[in-house]
Amino acid sequence: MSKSSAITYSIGELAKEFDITTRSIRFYEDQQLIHPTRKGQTRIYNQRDKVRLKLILRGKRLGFSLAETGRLFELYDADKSSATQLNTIMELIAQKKSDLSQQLEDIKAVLIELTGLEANCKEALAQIEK
Amino acid sequence: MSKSSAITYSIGELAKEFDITTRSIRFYEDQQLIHPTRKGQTRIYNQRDKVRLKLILRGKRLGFSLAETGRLFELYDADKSSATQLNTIMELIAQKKSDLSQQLEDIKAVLIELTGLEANCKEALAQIEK
DNA sequence: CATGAAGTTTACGTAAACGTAAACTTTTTT
DNA sequence: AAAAAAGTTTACGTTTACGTAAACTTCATG
Repeated sequence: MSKSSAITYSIGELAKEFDITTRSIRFYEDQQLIHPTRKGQTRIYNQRDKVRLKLILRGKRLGFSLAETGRLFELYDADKSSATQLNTIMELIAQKKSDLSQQLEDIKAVLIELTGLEANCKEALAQIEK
Repeated sequence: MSKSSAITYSIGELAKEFDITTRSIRFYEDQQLIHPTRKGQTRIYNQRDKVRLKLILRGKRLGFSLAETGRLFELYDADKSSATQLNTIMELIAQKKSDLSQQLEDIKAVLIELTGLEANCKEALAQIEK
């Protein structure tokens, strides 16, 4: 059972939806992060491409380079039939998880500091307005 | 009451401690993020400079540009005597907090996905080894 | 049918964050 | 004092992630 006539998107639709330029989308393709099909010259994006775009943008917000995001995609797509392969993958996952946990801590710390600074400002403001 | 003979550091010490190059440290100075004093030609870093370096590196881990980190420093140093100034600062803080909260969510999402993928791999491995 | 909107390729430009190197001075160590 | 280690300035090079532009094709439509 295969799906027929699935939902597709044009480059312009995606650009608008994600608020990025078409140039960016083509660039991601150039970097092998997405692989739209073609209808003649025109690029046709499917659901999978759209999801990947979303992941790319989330990666960007986290400071991932496109290459890094690409490596994550590889992890998802990787051939899971070899035990040594699997172990390699799991090491990479563990490393990424560790990095992200560090980031999580960093963010929490900054949030705390900013909240402190905010309180500080509020106080100063109260003083001025008294 | 002022402190005398405070602890200072050489550029090499800091480079080693933070595992970055001296080039980077000079670059941060060039970008006005730190302001070491001089003893003749040689740069002398104090405790404050060291803390800032740490903050710069944490910012980098969070994907902050140097300019952004610089703006955060300005928030800390800002003149808190003007009410309009204070309000501007608090807006910036609120914006940053909002951005960071988004990042926090992003990270949590990726961590969950990675954990899922990890479980997925473990299962595949178990299958192979049976 | 022409015209405007959307798409395409090709290619050069740019900003950020350093790397690398040259050429020199200062400081420390032997 | 000679050599090694650490520091300095100046300047060009590099990578990443697109921006911008030119010049062209395809498609919808008034």
